[in-house]
Amino acid sequence: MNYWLMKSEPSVYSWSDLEKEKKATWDGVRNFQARNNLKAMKKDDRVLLYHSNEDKAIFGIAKVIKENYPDPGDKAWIVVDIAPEKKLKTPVSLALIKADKRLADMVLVRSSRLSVQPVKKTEFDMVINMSEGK
DNA sequence: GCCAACGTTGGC
DNA sequence: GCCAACGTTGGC
Repeated sequence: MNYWLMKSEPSVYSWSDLEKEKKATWDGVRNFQARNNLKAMKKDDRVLLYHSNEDKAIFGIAKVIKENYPDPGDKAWIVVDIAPEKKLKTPVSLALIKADKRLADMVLVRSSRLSVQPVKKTEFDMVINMSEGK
């Protein structure tokens, strides 16, 4: 299984929107590197949902329920479908992640603008631990 | 609100 | 194919 992190501005689409709707088509990705990451996602991969700008924190874990297919609105690009898996006990903020040297290599820290990014299992596990106050 | 970092566009 | 100009993202 692989792990990912996707960003969204909460005013546009938030974790609570996903919880409410039970499922989302992740569209609007218009960056080639992000597109390649979307393409590499497999069913049941886990995705950390990060709120950019206002919150700057990871709020929940989603899972991929449908692998990439053409964006119905723009066939040149692709989308995936995700569903909520688990809400984090407490959100894990960017500040907290940056404060931990072991997470210094996270793409979130190194390449903050990439909207769909891979996460290592060790990084994923650490984020979960942090959300539980460990 | 500012600005650094990065991606994209388009003239040459 | 290079690179300057421009636009966008997102942290601060």
